[in-house]
Amino acid sequence: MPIIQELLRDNYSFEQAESIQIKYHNLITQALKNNYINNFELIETIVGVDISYFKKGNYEYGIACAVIWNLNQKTKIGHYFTKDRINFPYKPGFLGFRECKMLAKVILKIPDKPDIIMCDGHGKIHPKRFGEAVHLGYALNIPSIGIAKNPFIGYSEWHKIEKIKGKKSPIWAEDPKTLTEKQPNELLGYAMCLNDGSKPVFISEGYKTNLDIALKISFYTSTAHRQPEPLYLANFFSRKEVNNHI
DNA sequence: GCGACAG
DNA sequence: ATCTTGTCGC
Repeated sequence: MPIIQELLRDNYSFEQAESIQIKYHNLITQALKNNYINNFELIETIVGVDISYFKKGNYEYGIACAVIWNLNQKTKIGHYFTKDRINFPYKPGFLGFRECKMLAKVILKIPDKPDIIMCDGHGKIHPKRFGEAVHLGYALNIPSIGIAKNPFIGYSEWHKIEKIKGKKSPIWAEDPKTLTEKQPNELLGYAMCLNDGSKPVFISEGYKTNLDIALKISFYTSTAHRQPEPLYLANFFSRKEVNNHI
């Protein structure tokens, strides 16, 4: 499947952006799930992506970093940067339209296509089930997962999680307290602690992945920080690159 | 209607 | 996200 340019433009109105989220979410719902990643053992390389921002004159710019990570060796293989002007304003629910254009650009610099994208933002935990991780994975046709540092929608007892690596709590679309046993609910993701002593992060599936895979990858790429190492490093390098640039 | 709201 | 002073803990 080719790259979907419609998902990589950043000059939509909020109304147009929302209808695109609905359109592609509907397509995901209709899609066959037999080409999803469902075997953790087959994942070799992960790319963690993040953007740091700065202002110059009246304009806002971002520097994106993509960190390539080998899952088995637990090592960084390399990293890439790209710089661009930011056009789309920040608005909760529309982060993908602000960041995916540049994130796609930096990912396409990687010589060997990574098996999975790790995003600093939500995936399915989104009003239209189309958070940045879903958005980016769909645009590039690469499986993806979302790992955010703050909650967005949904109900969970994340504040009760012990700060012990692996401890987790589900995030539901509806408040379980207001539902009876047999009423349906939707599991959006999990809040999980990835390092002893750290606050939890908010993990959800992106594109062509399931929640189980998202949790396993998050767990096994975490070593010394609150976030998985590929995201921690992408944030560290992009921040450093901004500081060097000014 | 009002406030909250990923990065 | 970014800016930014003081403060707490390892």
